[in-house]
Amino acid sequence: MPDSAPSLRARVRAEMTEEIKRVALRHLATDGTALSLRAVARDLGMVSSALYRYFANRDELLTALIVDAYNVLAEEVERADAAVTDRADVLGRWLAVGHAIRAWAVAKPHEYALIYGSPIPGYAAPTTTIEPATRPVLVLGGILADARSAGVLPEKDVTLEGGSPLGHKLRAEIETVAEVVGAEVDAAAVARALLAWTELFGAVGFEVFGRLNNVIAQREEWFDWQLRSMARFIGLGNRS
Amino acid sequence: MPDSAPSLRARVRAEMTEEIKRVALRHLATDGTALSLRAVARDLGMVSSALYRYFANRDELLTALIVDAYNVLAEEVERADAAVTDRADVLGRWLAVGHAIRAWAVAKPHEYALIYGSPIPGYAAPTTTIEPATRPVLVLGGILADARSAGVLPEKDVTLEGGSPLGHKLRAEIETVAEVVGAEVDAAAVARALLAWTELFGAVGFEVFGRLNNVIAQREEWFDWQLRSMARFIGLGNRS
DNA sequence: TGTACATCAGTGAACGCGCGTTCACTGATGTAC
DNA sequence: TGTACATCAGTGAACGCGCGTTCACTGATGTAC
Repeated sequence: MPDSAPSLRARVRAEMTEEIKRVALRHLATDGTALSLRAVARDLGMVSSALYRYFANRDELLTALIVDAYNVLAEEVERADAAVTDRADVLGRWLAVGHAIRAWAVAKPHEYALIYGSPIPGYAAPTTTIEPATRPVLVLGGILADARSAGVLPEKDVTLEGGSPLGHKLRAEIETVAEVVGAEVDAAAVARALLAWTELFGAVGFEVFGRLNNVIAQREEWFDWQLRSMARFIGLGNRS
Repeated sequence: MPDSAPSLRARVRAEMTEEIKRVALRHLATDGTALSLRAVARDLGMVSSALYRYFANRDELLTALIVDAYNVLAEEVERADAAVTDRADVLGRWLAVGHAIRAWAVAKPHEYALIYGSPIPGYAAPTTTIEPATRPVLVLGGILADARSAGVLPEKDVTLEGGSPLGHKLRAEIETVAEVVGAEVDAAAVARALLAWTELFGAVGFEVFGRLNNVIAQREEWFDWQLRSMARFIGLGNRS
């Protein structure tokens, strides 16, 4: 029997693990992060102790959900970026990425809250969550780098530097971000991109957490307007 | 006995109500929104049923905490704005307001999470929370209005309108916001201010919810840079 | 191909704990005359 | 100023429920020879 054919047991185990996470995700919607193992087990028609064959404890299940959520989001984002065939169309890529993030968050508000909402009381995310959490930002880094090599970004930052320069410690931190993200771009450009990224998640958070209720109903359009404004701010303008 | 001297009973009741909220707030830090009435009562040296003399149920206590949090934040914001003696210094006022919000959020992260974080599962905020929640935005409206009358804001919005116009439905919604907020300013200017506001809370959320951990340590400076960038975006530039 | 042993998914009972809310009660404070 | 009655804060027991985790177990699947 070749390695590529896992045993029945292994296959069933993998399926069961997925099934547990699926059900747990459903419970997230009603219970929030006060997720109950017993309730999940009940829904699965199992006894609660059976779950311990799959996850050492409640926190480990939560971690699995968090890692999955980050990875699903990352895949959506990467797919949206990759779908823009004209790679030099950095504005189009930024818009595609932004709308993909929003669409995912609106469709799965509880998963959004799980990873971008209030910290879970009594839960400390293990370091395994860092890598998947970084993936979406890497996509932004790629867009920035391509914008720079396409000559879209302003070469030297005159506008903003003039207004508010970055202190040298802060500048160093932002340069580190640039390195991690793989964008060979000056600190000011990265700072602007980080601000745009912050705004993007600010906008998504406002919508998903209900702060737009009874204020703005044209949500996709409002989001799009914000994305375009931030694109201009970053320097990803249309090369008309 | 004049009306201005409430009975002993009334005074004690008011103090006790405050005391309960204070203790509940402390519990918010450890338990999050899974706040336990029994635990609060225990801390107060009372029996849990005694709390029902003060709050009809758990949700009502939560509502009281939420309303208080909004009001405290609103007072900080209003005070920060009022402290800028040169009322025409709209940039200074924007910076003061922004830093006040951040300082409050960083000092009381759990209160911040309570009102700007993930929705509480199974809890629906009553309409009484709307008014206090609006107060901080009103301050921004005042700054905008003063900026317009001081001639700081660009009169007609050429820059952004050119890039991305607002659809008429969205424009109408934003004009409604302008009315509520009391700023007689064109829709595009209000849209920019709303975006800046969104960014402000995006930035505060990123910091309070830990997304800046291991990325940026110079937090106040980074926040200040973002505030200044957004001020320029709104049109609250220095009238150097 | 068949047997002996090891692995491991799921069971069911139990431990020790916590929760929100109701209810009849006691005793102190407040009020009307 | 004193008495009679009403208000109401806090008690303690109870209801009915839920939770995470451990543990000895059964029985099916997998593995080595």
